[in-house]
Order: sequence, then C-alpha cells, then structure tokens
Amino acid sequence: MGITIKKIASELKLAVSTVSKALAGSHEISPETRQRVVEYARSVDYIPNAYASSLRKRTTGNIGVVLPEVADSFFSDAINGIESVARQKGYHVIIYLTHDDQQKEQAILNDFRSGRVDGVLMSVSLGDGSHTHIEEMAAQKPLVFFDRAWQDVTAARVLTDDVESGYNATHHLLEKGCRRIGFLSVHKNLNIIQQRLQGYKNALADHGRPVRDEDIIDCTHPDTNYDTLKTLLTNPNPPDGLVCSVESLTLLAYRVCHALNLAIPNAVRVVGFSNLGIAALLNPPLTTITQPAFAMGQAAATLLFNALERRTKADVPELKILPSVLHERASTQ
Amino acid sequence: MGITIKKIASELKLAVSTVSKALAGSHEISPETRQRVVEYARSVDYIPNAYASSLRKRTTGNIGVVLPEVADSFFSDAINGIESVARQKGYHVIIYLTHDDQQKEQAILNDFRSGRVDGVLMSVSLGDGSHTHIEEMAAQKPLVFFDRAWQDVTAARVLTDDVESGYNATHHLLEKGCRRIGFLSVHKNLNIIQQRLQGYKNALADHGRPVRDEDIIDCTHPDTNYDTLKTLLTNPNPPDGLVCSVESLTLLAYRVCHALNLAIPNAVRVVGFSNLGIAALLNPPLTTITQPAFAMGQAAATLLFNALERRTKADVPELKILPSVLHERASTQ
DNA sequence: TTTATTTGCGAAACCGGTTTCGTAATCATA
DNA sequence: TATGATTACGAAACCGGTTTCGCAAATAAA
Repeated sequence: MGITIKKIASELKLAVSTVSKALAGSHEISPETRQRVVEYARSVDYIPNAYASSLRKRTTGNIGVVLPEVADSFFSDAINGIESVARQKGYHVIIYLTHDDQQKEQAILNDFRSGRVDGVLMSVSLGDGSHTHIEEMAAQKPLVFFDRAWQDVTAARVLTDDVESGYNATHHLLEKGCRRIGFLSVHKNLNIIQQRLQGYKNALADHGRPVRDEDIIDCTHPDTNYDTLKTLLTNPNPPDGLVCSVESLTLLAYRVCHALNLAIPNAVRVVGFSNLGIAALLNPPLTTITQPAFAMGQAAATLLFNALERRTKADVPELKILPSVLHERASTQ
Repeated sequence: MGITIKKIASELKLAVSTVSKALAGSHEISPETRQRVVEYARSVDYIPNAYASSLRKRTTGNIGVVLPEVADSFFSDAINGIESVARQKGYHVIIYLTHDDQQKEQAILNDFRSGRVDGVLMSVSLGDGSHTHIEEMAAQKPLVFFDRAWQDVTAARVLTDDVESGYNATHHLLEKGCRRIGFLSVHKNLNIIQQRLQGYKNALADHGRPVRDEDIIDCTHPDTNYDTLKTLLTNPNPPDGLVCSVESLTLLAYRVCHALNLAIPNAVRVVGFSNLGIAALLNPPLTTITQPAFAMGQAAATLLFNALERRTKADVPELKILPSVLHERASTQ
C-alpha cells in the first residue's frame, strides 16, 4: 500500500540493500548517495514497516507493561516514569491491564511469547494461582517486577522500603495515641504486604504492644471486604487505628466509616498506602504513605534496558529500593 | 529461536504450506492430517510469530487507544469497556498516553503509520495545534472518537448528551438557589466543552437569567488555573455556584475552596463532570455529572470493529450519544 | 608497475509466516 | 472405459525490510 524501500530503490535506480543501508546511515554507503536516498525518502514521506523490520531484526522495540489496574494512582504515575525512559531509548510502551485477574495475566504473558515485546515490566496480580507462567516468561526475556512481586520468581525488582513504611505508619498511629491498631491486609503471599505487615509488627513490638492476630484483617476477597470491615468496626472493642496496606482498602475504610458514622480521626484514625493526588480533599484529609511512583517506574525501566542491552542474564537479580514518605493529614490528628 | 512452522513441517514430513493451512483449519487439508498437525503443534508448544503473520496478512490484530490521561477515572473505566469488546473480537488493545500534549499525540499518530494498529480509538488532547495529523490518520485507517472529539475532523464518534448534561448541572444549581453561576471551561474549540457550555446558557435562559461573559472562566492553562480561580472567588461579588466542565477542574475548585476556607456548599455550590468512584468520600461529597464510561468504551469499540469488518468508509460518519446522570451529593445541598 | 586494501554498491538469502497455483490421485459422471 | 470434477497436498512467490557476501573500481603500499 504505502511507499516501500523497493519503490525508492527503483525510483533512484539503486539496489534495495543500498537504500536500506543508506537509511540506516551505514558507512558502507557514500555520503552523496546516502543523502540522496534520505532526501528522497523524506520527500515521499517514507515510513518503514514496523513488522517487516521486527521480523528480520528479531527485536520489536516494544516493552510490555503489565499492570493490575490503571485507576490506581500509583500505577498511572509509574507509567509516566516508565515512558519517560522508554522514549529516550526509542522504545514503545505497551500497557496491558489484568484487572487483578490472574487468568488475564496469564493470557497476556502467554501472548508475549508470540514476540510482541522485547522485555516486560510488571506488577503482579493478586490471587492464589501458580506463578509458573511468570517464571517461564522470565526465562525467555528480561522481566522486572516493580512494587508488587512474587518472591518465588527470580527477577529484577524495584520496591519501596515496605517494612519501614509499615513501621512508620504504625508508629505514627501509636504516637497519636491509638491503643489498638488494625492492619488491613490482602494476599499475604505478596511481598509488599508481608513487609508492610512486618513493619507493623516491629512497631508494635518497639512500643511494647502485643501483636494480636485478630487485628490483622484479611481483605483478600473484594466482595466480602465491606462486610468484614463493618463487623470489625462494630465490635464491642473495635480498633481505634487502621493501617490500610493498599489504596483500595484505604478508600474502603473511608466508605465503611462514613456508613457507620464513625468519625475519623476521633473514633478511628486511618493511615493508608496511597498515591492519590486528592488525598487532601477527602473527608477528612487522608494521612498517606506515598510511594515514589514516577521514580519507581523510571528505575524499573532503567533496569529493564540494562538487561536488554546486556543481552545476558545478571547472575544475581538486581534489586532497587526507594523510600516512601508519610504525609500527615487530618485522618490521624 | 522458538519453534516455527518450518520445524513442524520437517518433523512431520509435510510442506510448510500444509502445516500453515492445517493450523488455520483449512478445508484443503484432510481431517486426519489437520489433527496430526494440530496435536503435534500443541505438543511442542508452537506459538506463531505475530510479526511474520502480520507482515503477510497485512493486518495486525491490534487497535490503538489514544488517551490524554489515565489517572482520570473516566478513561480507566472506558478502557475496560473497550477491552471487553476487543477481547471477544480477538483483538489486542494498545494504550497510548498523550498526557494532553499535542506533540506527543502527533508522534503517536505518526507512529501508527508504520502499521502497528488496524484502527484507532481516541479522545483528543487539548491544545491549539492543527488537526491535520488526525485527519491524515482518519484517511488511512478507521478512527473513532469518544468523548473528546474535534468537530473539524470527520470520523465516527461516541459522545454523551453534553448539552443536556450542562443544562442539568446548571438547572440543578439554580434550583438550589444559586444566584450567580460560574462555568469553568477549558479549550473552547472542544466539542464537549462547547456543548456543556451551551447547556449552561440554555438553563440560564430558561430561568430568565442573563449569560454574563465574566462568569465563563477559561481554565485552559494548567499553570495559572489555580490563581485564576482564586481571584474569581475572592472577588467582591463571587459566584455562589460552579459548574466544572471536566474532572480536573472540579478537583481544582475543591482545592481552591479549601485553601480559601470557602465552605461548600454554603458559600459556593459545586457540581462537576466526573467519574470518580470516591466522589462521595470527598469533603464535602461531590455532586457529579457522571458519564457512562464503560458503555462509551464499548460503543466506540463496536463502531470501530464495524468499520474494520466493513473495510469501507461509511458515507456518513456514525454518531452515538449516551446519557449521563446527575448524582446529587452534599456539595450542592 | 604490481600487489594488497579499501570503498561503494548490488545480488541474494533471510526472518516466519500466508497465499496462490499447479498437480497427482481419487472420485463422480457419462 | 473415457472424461470431468474434487480432494489433498507441495512448490514457490510473497509481505517489506535487514544482513551477508561478492565483486569491480579506486586507492594505497611495495
């Protein structure tokens, strides 16, 4: 359909290979010929076919980003970070959404085997499924986890200091006078949750408080979370502080408190992991642990490109840890 | 690298063409041979090369979705709608983010010419730039606008009843007793803004109120919007009602009111176009005009696939209009 | 001046599929 | 039994680039 190298070649009375090399800026071609080709190509608005080129070169110039969700403010910031470094590497970023569905995640990774991308950045989807499809993928092409990662899969990863963040969140509540702090958890086999929980436990220990199992609430099932939380907060002796380990649970906690007419922070103080730009506009303004989403995206992409340029697997998977910050707002005052 | 048709062919002592046809389920191949091939292919975990196949077939199986932003809750919902129909058509959806930067948008559309996608869904980026790159693209492959569209580009479009929505928002404020209503506008050459503004004007007219130019505030420049709004609301005679024509302006209005200690809704009532799931958790809960984002995504994708299957341009560009709904909350009570 | 290098370009193979076309064998029809 | 139509498959062209290799002419070294 469009204009091809072949047409340029015949028009300029050159060989196809000559045109190709000239456009690639090869030194095999004399400057005069090269310029003649380049100018002509531009004049006819030549656009190379991405598929032909990928087929022969055996590289796509694409990296895939596999995300659970995109409404989550963390991920949309992270995408920007990723794109910022991909662009200057001349790579395309293709975003795939799993909606936290491991089936979809698997289908996506499976599709990558058809060669659509050169490398993958991913934040894993929650669920109980096996991780073999991820391992297989990691064996085929470079993979970098960011934020959410599985521990049983060997791959580079970019994380935040989750133990410390969990610690800080809990410590903050304790300092504000909370007597009993609930930890809203999701899938416990997820690294970030484990670490945040560990931080929670460490903080309690440092304050001489016991860790009570019934204060660690499993909110793995979206359908029942609302009720779970509701019963928790209507208990005779409910927690007066909540650490919400992911953004969605933070918002859920707000919903339930609003529904129960539980005043935040008077009845219960809330601190949540969140990158919501509008945390300050919530009722009440939310104290957050905010992750450096943009920087994490950049770091992850950088690790990926290192791997792509190396073409050889690092002997020991790289790990980069970035700090989160606690923004104190009215929900804990 | 991987396992190719050629390998299967030589292993099974068949021609490559036979294998290809067998895998495609061609009737040219006997059921026995077909099954033999299919089974063997599965046993060796054959994955066809997407690029080879696209190159020859001259179709990619991809549709591109070009969005200004993804943090905006409308777009993340719309993506889900798009994906839901793309999946059942066996298409991949590739998401491209412009960050409301027309340069990036242009670069993205330009890239499409290398044949990465078969069709495009887009919500245009704001700005003063020309739209010729969009027109060129529309001339090449099917394009469907959704939500944000340019009027000077001929293409199918999926919109909401923006005049009506603007009317309803304004009417709602008037009924609540507002005397002077500001309309926060962005790029006025954008269809949805024009229409929402028209609705605003109609409502004022129906209530026998004058349309005052100084009540229509242009918030086109992100950098100055905050100050613009601040001076508006610190005027001697400020508006006591605000219609915010896009989500980002709604949140901005909240920020400014909070900063100025202006009580919502007592000092000023606010209604905003927004799909934020957490509108009810804001301080105060926000009255919104909510668009059917998911359905719009579905509708847009459906139009696109119609065009792709038709292979011929519709003589008159299709148009689909879906209704929005007003959710009344505390910000206007 | 002869031999060795370098330079500039073309021919052809190649990436991995898809599609067209040809043909031998089988089947149906007269 | 002779002829026409199917059936089942293979050979080869093809999609549009990239890369290898070969070679003649120009240049450098001996």
